[in-house]
Amino acid sequence: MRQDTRLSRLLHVLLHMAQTDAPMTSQHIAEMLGSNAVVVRRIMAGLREGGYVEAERGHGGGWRIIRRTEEITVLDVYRSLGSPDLFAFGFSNPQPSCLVEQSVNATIAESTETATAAILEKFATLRLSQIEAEVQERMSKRTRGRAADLG
Amino acid sequence: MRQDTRLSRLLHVLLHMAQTDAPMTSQHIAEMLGSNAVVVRRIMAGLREGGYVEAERGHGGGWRIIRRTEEITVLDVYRSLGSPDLFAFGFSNPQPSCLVEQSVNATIAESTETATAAILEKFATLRLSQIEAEVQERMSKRTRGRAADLG
DNA sequence: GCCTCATGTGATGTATGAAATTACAAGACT
DNA sequence: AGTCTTGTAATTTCATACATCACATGAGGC
Repeated sequence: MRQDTRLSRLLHVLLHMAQTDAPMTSQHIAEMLGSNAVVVRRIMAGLREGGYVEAERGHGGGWRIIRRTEEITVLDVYRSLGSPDLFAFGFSNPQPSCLVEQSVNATIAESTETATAAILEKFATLRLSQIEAEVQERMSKRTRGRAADLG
Repeated sequence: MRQDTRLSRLLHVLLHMAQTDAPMTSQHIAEMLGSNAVVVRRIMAGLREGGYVEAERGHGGGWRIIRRTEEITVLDVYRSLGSPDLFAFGFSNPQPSCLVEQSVNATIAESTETATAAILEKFATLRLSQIEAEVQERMSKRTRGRAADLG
């Protein structure tokens, strides 16, 4: 099953954007992610609509974060992606006439709904600032005394 | 994101198999699932190796469940599939050198690991017999007094 | 004004993996 | 022997996340 990596990419981008005041171009972000400028623009569109980032065109333009990292949760970022499916498994048939299949679906749905609620609740408590703090921890642990690799 | 429907299919099959003593052919099962006999054999192989079902060849052959539905949990079935990924999202880069990306991955991993543990625990408590009981409920609620559609 | 740099977005191409199909070997009953 | 079944490898199909291409639009710099 191929996985959706947009949440991971978006968080990565936002944290880098929070480290600088200068706008970052889609091209620059794409190189950081090992991705493509057009893909970056597309996944940033949701964040722009959510009011978390701004884009400026022309010379010296690019993307800039316009909220403090304390004000952005992982849930906000997830919702900016359009709240994609969290689970990799689903029903073979969403509207089965077979009663057995209906019960199987109901059983699976109950499990996934419980787990979805739990993980979204977790996402709601996770702020970008907390991830930033963890980056600082990693930096002081692993590269104490020399320039850190933030690429 | 395309979803993995094998768990749903397997549970569906097993419950139908539990309703009869006669062996069910892969072809018959495939028609029930709207699938293909070869696909059925493939997903049943894990259950056979787990000791939950048996296959007999030749005339009158087919698949038969060899454990009581009280003795099979959803977790058993999930494991028979090879414990596939539960989550539809993942890391863009599993071994990043970028410290920011490492922290993002760690944050996401913590959330998914917690949720995975919770849902597997739930699967471990769910027995096929409980789904069977729910089928009975649906039958008495929806088709009281006439033959039920178990196709 | 014109050129360059940037975003915005529709259209198309590529890669991946689940599912479906094809093909054939082997076992079991009639 | 002939038919029905499972067991599997090989191949094709199909959905879709991601990449790329093409071009319009907006914002400096000259």
